[in-house]
Amino acid sequence: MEDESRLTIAEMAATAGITTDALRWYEREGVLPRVPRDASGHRRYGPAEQGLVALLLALRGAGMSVAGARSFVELLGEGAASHGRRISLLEEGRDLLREQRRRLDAAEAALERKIAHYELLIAAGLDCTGAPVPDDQRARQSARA
Amino acid sequence: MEDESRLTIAEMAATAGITTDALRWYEREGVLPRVPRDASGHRRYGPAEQGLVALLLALRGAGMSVAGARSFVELLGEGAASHGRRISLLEEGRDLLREQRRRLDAAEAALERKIAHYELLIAAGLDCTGAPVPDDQRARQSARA
DNA sequence: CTAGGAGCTGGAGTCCGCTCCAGGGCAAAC
DNA sequence: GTTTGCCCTGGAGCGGACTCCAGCTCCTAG
Repeated sequence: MEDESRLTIAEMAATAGITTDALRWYEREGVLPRVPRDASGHRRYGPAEQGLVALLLALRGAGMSVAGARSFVELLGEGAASHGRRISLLEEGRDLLREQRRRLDAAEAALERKIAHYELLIAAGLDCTGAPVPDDQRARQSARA
Repeated sequence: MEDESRLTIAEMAATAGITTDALRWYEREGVLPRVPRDASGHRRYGPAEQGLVALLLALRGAGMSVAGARSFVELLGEGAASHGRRISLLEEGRDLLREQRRRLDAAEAALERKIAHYELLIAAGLDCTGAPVPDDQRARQSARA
């Protein structure tokens, strides 16, 4: 009765898009709680663990540090009494993401401006200083190779 | 005639919100091009350098690696002939940012779901397994300390 | 004229987040 | 029964991005 939903570490790693070493490391560091083992001591990732791994990767992918992510997981292991604190922490995390998004927007805006700037220069046949580019360089200027 | 717009390294660092060491390091690593110096060999950050520092920090803040940022700055030093390539690279950077934003959105959605989940459990007075929480623990459950 | 403060250079040190073994167990396949 | 393959643990190693420091120069104030 090989339960399909209880993945081996290799399957979990493939699903999550990380290495088995990273999964073991997360566990050693207390970022993931101790993962259940099968009869011969091998890790088995059930639905709960899979959800945790997914949440962890979402947080990491959004720029949260491993230490930050660990705080979440610690709280998640504390039972019903901590639901209130959990929400606080989750909201904190969400605010962090929003902050991150603001920086992303700023960076994107800066890039858009640069792009527009260069497109304008090319269209006008000018270099960065405003001087005209000699005709024989116009082709090279817009080359995208 | 102390030109206000040509900042010392300490002023530049304060403005950018990083350390002087980081600024020198960026330069050593070729992430910023050689910054102009005053008569006694001290760095002076003019408007162009300030813009570069700002762009660099925007890119870094949005998750681009230092190596990635360096490519930009290298191109920016190449003159009019590279405008086309510059645009390609900038667009690549922008795509990277958009990718980053997708991950951010995913993480935020995951968090929102968790928050909603816990709020629901608290409202219903249930623990994670769906079992009711004893009345004498209800207060603790929603405590946010 | 000397004491203090800001900068300079080059190199060593640090922290984070994995990544890579070495040495060994267990189970099915040949 | 041994080879193959997946997994285990614990520890060393590594790349990225700074950070810290020693030893020096230069200017300015007292």
